[in-house]
Amino acid sequence: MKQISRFSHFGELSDKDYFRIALSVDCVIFGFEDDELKVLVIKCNIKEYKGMWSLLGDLVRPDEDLDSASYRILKDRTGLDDVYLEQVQTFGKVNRHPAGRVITTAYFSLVNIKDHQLKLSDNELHWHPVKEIAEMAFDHKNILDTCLERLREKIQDHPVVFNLLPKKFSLRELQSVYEAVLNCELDRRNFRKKFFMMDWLIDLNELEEDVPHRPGKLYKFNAAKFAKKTKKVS
Amino acid sequence: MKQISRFSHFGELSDKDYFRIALSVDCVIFGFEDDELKVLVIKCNIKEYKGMWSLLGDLVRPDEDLDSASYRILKDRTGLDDVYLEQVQTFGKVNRHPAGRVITTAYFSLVNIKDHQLKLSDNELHWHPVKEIAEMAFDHKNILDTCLERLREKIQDHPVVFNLLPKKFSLRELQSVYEAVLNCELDRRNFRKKFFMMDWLIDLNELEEDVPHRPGKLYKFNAAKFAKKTKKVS
DNA sequence: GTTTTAATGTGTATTTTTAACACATTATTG
DNA sequence: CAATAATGTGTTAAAAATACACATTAAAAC
Repeated sequence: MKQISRFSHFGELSDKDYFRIALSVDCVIFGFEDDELKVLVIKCNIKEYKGMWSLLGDLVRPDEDLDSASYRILKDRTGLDDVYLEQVQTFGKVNRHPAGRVITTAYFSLVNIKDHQLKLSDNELHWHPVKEIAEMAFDHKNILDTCLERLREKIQDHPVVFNLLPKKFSLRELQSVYEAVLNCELDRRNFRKKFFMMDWLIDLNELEEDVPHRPGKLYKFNAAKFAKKTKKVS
Repeated sequence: MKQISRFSHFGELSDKDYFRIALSVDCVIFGFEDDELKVLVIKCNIKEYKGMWSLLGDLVRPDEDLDSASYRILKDRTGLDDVYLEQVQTFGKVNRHPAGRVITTAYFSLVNIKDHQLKLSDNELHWHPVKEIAEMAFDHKNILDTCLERLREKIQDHPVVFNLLPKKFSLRELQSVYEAVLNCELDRRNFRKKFFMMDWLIDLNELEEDVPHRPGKLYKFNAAKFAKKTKKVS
């Protein structure tokens, strides 16, 4: 690797000093189950936070893009490809990690829990209700809160919650997701009206099955309406 | 610094490899002058981008918070303290910097150009109209675009543009800022109505001076209405 | 099989917000 | 003192968001 001393405007520090910072990625992987918003967490095995929940993360490799690192973590941990992933913010307090200077970039992701099988016992991986998480290892609770806030803003204008649902879903399920994420109750009639107006849904002319009540109609996400915009942001 | 090998889940890389990434901060410093939105740029002196404009940035020191690094850059470059600063995004493509693996976190800042004197000749620092910037060194045009987009969203709901103006300003000046940032024309009556409704302004009962037309009333930002929320995000 | 239950499915009226639009007023300039 | 070029103001129309009640359907209970 080339030297980059041209960076150091002040001269007190050598390049070696600047390369004593490590960069990691942490993924807030949201899922939806039992009418609750959940997040994938793992038992922390660092002594300072032993036994506490932490987010899924890893160091960024020198030869991989930042975005790629988050995809890698997601793929390795959930086996899922092609999931929704969005960068949220970078957390860089000096003492945020007991093992040294580690700056982390947070991503949030939306997956359908049913789409994959976790090796739960192996890794102490666990889908935890977001509402019930009071504290986490490191600054991960802060990261989680920030990502949840971003998610709440995001779903107001952008068709992303479909990633939390199976391909076919009822309007009730869709509304449940919104209520779980926003942590509030919504009016069913206005909710339905809004979604039909937005033209985000395609009526499948099928009905729910195995529900203990009148089955609702099934819909799928109108993906064709949203050409995949590939951001070249990072 | 302690070892952090516990991070490496995969074992192919040693800690030394992970510490071959450097982290920098780049500031998109916006200003407002001559009815135009401007950005503070500096002539690039790296051979690959010689002579092109670049943003103001520097490597993050091992012992400084990420946010502090951006404040430091701003202070060093503009002499300004206590300015508006917001983290936007981190850019981490492997080859974004010719000198090596440098990941950068972008901040945008809003300053009142008149509040400080730049040593323009010294540093080849320059306030450049945002609209006229077609290309920049590195991925800085991309960073600028991303920050401008964020700024546009931000000003819709949050009282931040006051940072671009002097303490006392007329409604016309305020509207000009919005028009410059959003790159569109706004209806004067609706604009005024909206601002009076929002209760963001305090009427100073003073008039503009030295304007070649009927002077407008002067206002100041209703700072008391917005308790300083100190985010603990990074 | 009839009743009960618990959900789905639908329309209208009200309020709020946003957008469109025109003329009188005032200080400066010539 | 007239012309100019800006400031300052109110109403109307359209659109969006909100509040709200009853009929329908399939399963479950009896």
